[in-house]
Amino acid sequence: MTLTEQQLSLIEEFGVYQENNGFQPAVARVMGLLLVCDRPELTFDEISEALSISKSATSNALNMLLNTGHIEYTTFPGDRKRYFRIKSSNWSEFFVKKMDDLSYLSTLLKRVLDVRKRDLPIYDAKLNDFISFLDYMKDRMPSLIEEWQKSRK
Amino acid sequence: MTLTEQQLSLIEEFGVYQENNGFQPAVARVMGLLLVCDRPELTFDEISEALSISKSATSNALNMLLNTGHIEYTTFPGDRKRYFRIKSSNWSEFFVKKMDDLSYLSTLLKRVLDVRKRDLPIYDAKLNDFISFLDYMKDRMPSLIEEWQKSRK
DNA sequence: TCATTAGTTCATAATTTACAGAACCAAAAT
DNA sequence: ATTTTGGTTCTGTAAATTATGAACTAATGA
Repeated sequence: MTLTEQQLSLIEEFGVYQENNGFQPAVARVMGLLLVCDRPELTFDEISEALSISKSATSNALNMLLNTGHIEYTTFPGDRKRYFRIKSSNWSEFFVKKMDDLSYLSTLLKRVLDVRKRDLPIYDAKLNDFISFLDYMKDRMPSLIEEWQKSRK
Repeated sequence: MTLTEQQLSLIEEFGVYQENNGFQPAVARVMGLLLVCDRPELTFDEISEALSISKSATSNALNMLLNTGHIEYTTFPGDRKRYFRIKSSNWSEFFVKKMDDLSYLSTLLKRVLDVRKRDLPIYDAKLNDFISFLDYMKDRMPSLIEEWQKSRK
């Protein structure tokens, strides 16, 4: 498990990106490693070593990622080790989650409009616009995905 | 500046939402307050009082939000106070930023493909799919926004 | 049966964050 | 001239986060 300079710095960059998405540093690095390394699957010890993190940090990170469905593992007969890899189906889930987030925001903002009482309707106009936009995006998303699939064939 | 129970709990809920978007708790609450309160603009002291946060926390939060372009203020002749409000243009910027994020992710993942060398091309297929999808979304976004605008008229 | 492997769990240390409180400052009011 | 207003900046710290290392465990192997 040797990594080039490029790979190491890409792991860091991806790590920081995922920290901004709310992952713990070590967890984000493990994702980065599994994404960037040449081999599609790595063992517990390889991960721990490659990132120079303790066994407990490795254990914590892997279980975190297993629980949230970001990684999975396979085993091989006569080999007690688990081989961890990024769950590739998760890419589409990533996008679905972003859309769910927008959907939640939309309902939140609708409740804001219900609760606050501004004296002039003009104060609500922009917010109404944005809500309408969010809802439009949400509605159009399935057909967009469909279009993309067609465009690939 | 009195707030109903509903308003207070909605400020909290919006606050938690924005904490998940990487804002500090107090900063997120200030956004929530300016969004949810009946009056479209509030002063420094009103914000500090309504949220029961110190002057320093208020100052920090307001400057944070001013710098990131999330709020703005007006003043009135003969009144030294500043009146802070949510920058309404920022709703569209919010969405643009989400798209920029996807765009950054796409380039990051392309670099991953450049850097890692997996022995079988099948290992790159899913990632290529996702990149293609992200790029498709980015490309379609302007026309989607246009369509939405037409649909409103 | 004893040692090794592949991890997990726990206590705790190190770092980071987020805020309060007090001192401070410049402009305006008295 | 000095007091008040509308903040800002600095220092300390409580709390939360994140990681470590050591002790532990359950399964396998010798």
